[in-house]
Amino acid sequence: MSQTVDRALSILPLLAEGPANLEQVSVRLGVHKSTALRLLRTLHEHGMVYRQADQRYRLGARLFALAQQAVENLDVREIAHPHLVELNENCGHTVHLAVHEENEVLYIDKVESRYPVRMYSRIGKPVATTVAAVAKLLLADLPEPERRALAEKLDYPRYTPRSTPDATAFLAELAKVREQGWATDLGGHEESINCVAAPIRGADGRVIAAMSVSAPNVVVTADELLTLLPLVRRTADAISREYSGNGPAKHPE
Amino acid sequence: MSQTVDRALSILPLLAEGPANLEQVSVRLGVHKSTALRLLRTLHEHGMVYRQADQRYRLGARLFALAQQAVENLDVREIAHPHLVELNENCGHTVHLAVHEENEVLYIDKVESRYPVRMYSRIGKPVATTVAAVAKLLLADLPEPERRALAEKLDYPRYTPRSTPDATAFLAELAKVREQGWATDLGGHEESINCVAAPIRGADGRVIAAMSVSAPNVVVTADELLTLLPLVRRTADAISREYSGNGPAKHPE
DNA sequence: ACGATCGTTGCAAATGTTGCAACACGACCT
DNA sequence: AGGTCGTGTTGCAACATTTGCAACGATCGT
Repeated sequence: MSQTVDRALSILPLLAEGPANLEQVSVRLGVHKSTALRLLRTLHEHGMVYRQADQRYRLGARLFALAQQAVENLDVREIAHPHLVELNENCGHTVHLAVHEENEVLYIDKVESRYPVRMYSRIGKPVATTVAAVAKLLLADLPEPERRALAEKLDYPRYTPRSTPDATAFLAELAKVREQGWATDLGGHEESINCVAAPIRGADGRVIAAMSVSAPNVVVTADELLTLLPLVRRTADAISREYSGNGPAKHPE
Repeated sequence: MSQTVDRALSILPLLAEGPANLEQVSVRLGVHKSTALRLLRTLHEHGMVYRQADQRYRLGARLFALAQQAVENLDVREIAHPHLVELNENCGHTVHLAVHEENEVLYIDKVESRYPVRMYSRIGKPVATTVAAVAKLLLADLPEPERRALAEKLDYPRYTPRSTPDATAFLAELAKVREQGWATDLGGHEESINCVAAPIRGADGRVIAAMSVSAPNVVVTADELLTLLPLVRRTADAISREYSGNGPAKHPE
């Protein structure tokens, strides 16, 4: 849309291949040397390119600084929220978002069910680590030794007959969850409540958060809830993509 | 030099602070909404910015990819990293690696302290040039006229009573550092934080990077930290040797 | 249903960008 | 030295690109 900016930005991937001098840049851009010079000067002033001792240009450190600052300010919650709302509008059930922090798993966002019968939970409150579907996903992604150490440190309360009984069972469950890429909690915490959950991954593929849909079985049976799995996974994937800055282009052309 | 590109690039640091909508961008740029829209579109086409579900803009994936390539070109980092880790394993404190570029000194790598009390710093962020130990080493190696010119252009913020007060004091400190081949920062930036640093040299003997060990004095006193100096210098020398292709033979023949 | 807020589009004016040609500088060769 | 090649740099005039405007649309909340 903007020719000048378009040309300037085209220089960056070109330099990413390796240092280049003015002539080479102008030729590959298809513009006059003087034009390339002025574009490079502007990029230089912004620290996006750097001029090395032999006068050739390479990518500058400011690029690195920007990226670093951006990831620090990234907030999963902010990005995920609209997606959670959309999912809730589609299925009507309670939607949760959780992260792993300091050996606890915490809900950091929630969209309430639109059915009259709701499950109890509170944002900011630690979840039942050994049974919650989101906890399984978050812990399943830990490095093996850490995962094992944590599993052995945990208590395994018998909330219901279907609760995870001990560390061995928990580790087996984590392995399964890690393999299949999603998790459930079928009455492990409250007899009558089921959840399905899917992981949200950062640009490097590591699980940074997990989301779930929960419903009491007076509203839908476990089987019915499971039919929502593809939708939940699609939503989680969309959040992952957006979080890593790879979402579908939304600009009308 | 190029107004259009200049404006477009100014959008990036602005978005690095966090997502912003069209209106906010146009106001902070001081241009009309339609102008900002077109610039953002162009950035968008190049993947430098991304539009999230709520229509606000943030930095895009291409920027991260470029940043990645930019640091890969800084190959000191690759070579140094294992040494930094080893040093951290030996002493437990925060270890930094920094380079000088375009009149700024930037951290390009960091290994976190294993003590609970940590100092704050960020990779990619410019350091406090007038007080940081690594900055002293990098600037001390500049040719005399450049060094003087730079020293006189700098601001000398009084972070603490022990901060470098003015250009004269700074140049004297640089001379000392150049002479002794190592540098310290004893509470010059944060009252309670001390650093010792050593230079990494290329094959021609010029300082190409600097590394430091930092610790708050609630963990170790300045005197105790100074006992680490020989270790820091040995590590820096090892990196220098490896960088200039003189490292310890990895495949003894 | 209405007003408010924010994003989007077409257009005409003019500002900013472009390519040119000439110059500057250094390296290299005869 | 002088000359030539290869590059980077600058001033300028022509004009293409960008700009701000104003009007339109979409969405939201009361």
